[in-house]
Formats: sequence, C-alpha cells, structure tokens
Amino acid sequence: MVSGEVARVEGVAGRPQGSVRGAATRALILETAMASFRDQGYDRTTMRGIAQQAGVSVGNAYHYFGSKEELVQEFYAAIQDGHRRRAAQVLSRRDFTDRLRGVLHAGIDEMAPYHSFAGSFVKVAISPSSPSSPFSSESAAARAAAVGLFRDVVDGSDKRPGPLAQELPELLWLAYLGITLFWVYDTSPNQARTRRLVDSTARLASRLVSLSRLPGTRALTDDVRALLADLRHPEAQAAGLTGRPAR
Amino acid sequence: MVSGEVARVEGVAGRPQGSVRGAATRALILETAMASFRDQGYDRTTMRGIAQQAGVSVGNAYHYFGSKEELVQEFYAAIQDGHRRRAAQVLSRRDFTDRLRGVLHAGIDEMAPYHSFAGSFVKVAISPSSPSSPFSSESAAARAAAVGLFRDVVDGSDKRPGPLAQELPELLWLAYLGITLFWVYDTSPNQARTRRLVDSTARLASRLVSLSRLPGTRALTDDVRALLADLRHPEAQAAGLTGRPAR
DNA sequence: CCGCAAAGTTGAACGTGTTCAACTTTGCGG
DNA sequence: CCGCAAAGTTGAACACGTTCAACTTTGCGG
Repeated sequence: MVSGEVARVEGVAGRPQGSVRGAATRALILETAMASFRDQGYDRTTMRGIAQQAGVSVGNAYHYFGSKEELVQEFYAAIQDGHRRRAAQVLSRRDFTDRLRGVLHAGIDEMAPYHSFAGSFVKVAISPSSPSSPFSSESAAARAAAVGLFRDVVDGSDKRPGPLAQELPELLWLAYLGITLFWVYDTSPNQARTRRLVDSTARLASRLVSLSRLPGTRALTDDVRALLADLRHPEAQAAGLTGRPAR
Repeated sequence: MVSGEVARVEGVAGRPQGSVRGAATRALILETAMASFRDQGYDRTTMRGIAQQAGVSVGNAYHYFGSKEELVQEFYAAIQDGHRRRAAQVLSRRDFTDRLRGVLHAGIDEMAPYHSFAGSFVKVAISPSSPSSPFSSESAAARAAAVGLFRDVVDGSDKRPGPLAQELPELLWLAYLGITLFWVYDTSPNQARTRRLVDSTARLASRLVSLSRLPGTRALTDDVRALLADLRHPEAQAAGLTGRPAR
C-alpha cells in the first residue's frame, strides 16, 4: 500500500469507500448482525439491537449498510463463497452423477446452519426489486460464478453433454435454485427430504442428458434451447410473436 | 335464512364469524384495500390509509384482517377464482398444446392488471410460514383446485398421457408456478416475454409427454415419478437413505 | 502547527404495522 | 321491556426500519 494513502476496503456492493477505521466498524457491525441472525433469526434481529451490541449508534449502522436487507445480502454472498469452496473438494471424481450430487449436497451443507433463518432469507432474495435477487443485474457476477460452478461439473466429468452442452450449466443452476427453494420449505429432520431430492435430481439429470444425445430428440432439444433463450434474453424476440393483448 | 338467526358469512380463512353488520364492514375494508393495492401498490398502501378511506378505525380493520398480508391473501384467492373462470372458456378445444397454452395464458391474463403489485405479492406468497404459500397446508384446497385445472387440460385433450398420466397435472402445475415466478420478474412491455415463455413451455410439454410414451424411456419416467414423490410426500422414505449428516 | 474538507458518528424524529384495554352497539333470553 | 354477553369499534401506544441535520474525528496541504 502506498504510504500516505488512506487504506481502502470494499464490501460486496462497495457502498462507502471506507478507510481502515471505517472498515473496522463495518466489520464489527457485520459480525454482530451475522451472529444475531444466526441466534435469533431475521425478525427478532433489530437494527437497534445490532447497533447496541456492536457499541455503535443506529445511524452509524446505516452509514455502512443502507438497509437491513443489505445485511442479508452479505449473508447471501458469504454462503455462495462457502458453496464454491466446498464444491471444489468434491469435484475430484469423474462420474457426472457423482459430481452433480456432490455439488448440490455441498450447497445444502453450506446453508444447513441457517435453515431456521431461510424463510426470511428467501423473502428478501425473491423480491424482484432486491439487488440480492438471483435474477437481478446486480448479482450478475454471482450468478455467473454459480453457473460456472455447474459448468465445471459438466466439463470435468466423463459425460458427453451432447446438443445441450452450452445450456446444460444454466439448466443445472436452475434446478439448484428449485432445490434450494424446496429446502427452504423442508421441515423434515435434518432436511432429509431435500437430500433425497438431490439424489433424485442428479439421477434424473444424468439420464436426461444421455437421452438428449440419442437421435430423434432434435426437436425436443431445440424446444429446450428456445425455452432457455426466452428465459435468458430480455431483448430476444420470437418471429411473428408480438405478445398477446391482456384481454 | 332462518328468521331470528344472525346471518353468518365466512371469508377465505373464516376469521371472525361475522354477522351481516360485520360482513358489510369487512367487505368495505376489503374493497378499499383492493383499490388501494391496485392504484398505489403494496408498499404505498398503509393500514391507516385503508382505514381512513373506508371510514373505520385502524383497530377495526385489524378486527377483520389479522394483518396486512391477510389482505393480500384475499387478493390471491380472488385471482385463482378468476383463473378458473377464464380457463373454462378455453377448454373447448381438443388439442393438448392449445389447451395447455390457453390455460397458461388465462392465468397471465388474470394477473396482468396487478403486475406492478406482483413483487410484494410473491414476497408474501413465498414465505413458508405464510398460509398463502402455494405449498402450505392451509392452501391445500386451492392447490388441489389448481392441479385439478391441469387435470382437466389433460383429460379433455386428444393426447394420451402415457406412463406419467397420474403425475402430469402436478407437473404442469409446477411449470405454471415457474412461469408465474418468471412473470413477476418480467419487465418487458405487456409482459410479452412471459407470453413467449408460455408458448415455448406448451410446445415442450407436449413433446415431452409424447416422448414419455415411447419405449425405452421407462427408467426415465420412473425417475420422474420418484422425484415427484420426493416433492410430494413429507413422510415418504426412500429405502436405505437416512439423510446425510450436515458435515 | 493550523485550516479544512472528507469521513465517521450521533440520537431524535418520522411513518409504518400491530396490539390492546376500554368503550359502544347489537340482539337474544327472560 | 330489561339485562347481558357477544360482536363491533375506537384510538392511543409500542417497537420497528429508516432518515437526517448536526456534531466529532481524521488526516492531508500549507
């Protein structure tokens, strides 16, 4: 670091370009919030409580985090990092189903301690206006990383992806989102049902990929590609379709 | 109505077993809330505002509706009713793809006026603790009705559903949920992208059903059935799977 | 060492959803 | 017609997330 220059540290969204002093306070608030989220859940965690426990004023907390939701976003980012770290340990095997299973389980493992908090979590993440939504432009980087993780699952495996090679990672990511949603609702002991669902999903996905390589499924894979294109590109337009008037 | 007996009217959850007097107040509050939701959206609609415009006190509104979210649930139920009504008009054709397309479009048509309100809508519906969640036990009846709607799509069509006959309606309902979620995020003019997605989905679904009737897809359909069973039955246990310890 | 702009920090105040003890109205039993 | 219990109704009060004008601290230029 250049002498005479104030140390700069950036957070997830890089809100205030804080100095080292500010960064320390920021970290303290964040730590306190995380602990409170984990111990008391989202609703019982109050901004006043966080501020008091961190030994700062309420307004100061808002200097570093624009809202309570922004604190949740940090949570979200931390979990995604953890998922990637865990997944790396699992990607040594070659078998496609094993790799997929492993990465999916890794995600559930990472989230497990926060299951009681998941309800509020998903509530924040699902809001279209929220930057932490998995589909928002703000989380484009995180989304790309997550899709990249599933690209690794495919690329490092012994499975030839066939005609859906390009879109397979995205499809797997979508499946992972669905599983995550299921996990949020899963009240079975230790979320055992989600574990079962992961296994079913991995098996089914593997079989579907194999199927897609068979001749005679060209029309089908084309449809899948078209559907995914609709999901993906905001600007894409299908020929001759102008949208249907709302009655 | 028997003379001398207080008229009883029940709402969606049948909260207070109101008399005619209460029912009138209840309806007035509900109407005011609906109008406010439609005109100003969820966030800018305040309980004080509703009460004032309806000419009642805040506390009185809470006598009929336990929370602001409960008002949204009424909204939700009304839309489902409308969907069924619109769908009935579309189920005269025989072609499977047409029927599915029609029912899916009918749902979007019904929701269209409330798109700006959809973000808060889904936020309420997604919360696992919320009774209006599509997966909650409280909405079991509504869920059954919705699945039944897609059963009608299948049953009245010229398509032979094949080995997935039993679970097809549920699968289509899940697809509809996904499309609804997409619609919430869809900011394209008139939600044209969702219209395109509906068409893609109907085409793909039709082809998948045809495919499932082909020989050699038995293992696949078995996997699909297993996955759906995992999704459905809270108590089901797969042989030999005890769930994986969370690290 | 001084001045000063930027960063950090404060706590009162606002509007919100929600609760509740108290009050009023209703309508049936006697 | 008179209680009287149930239903309906009120508005003040509470805790919360959030805002903001004012104040304090920091650290560089001179």
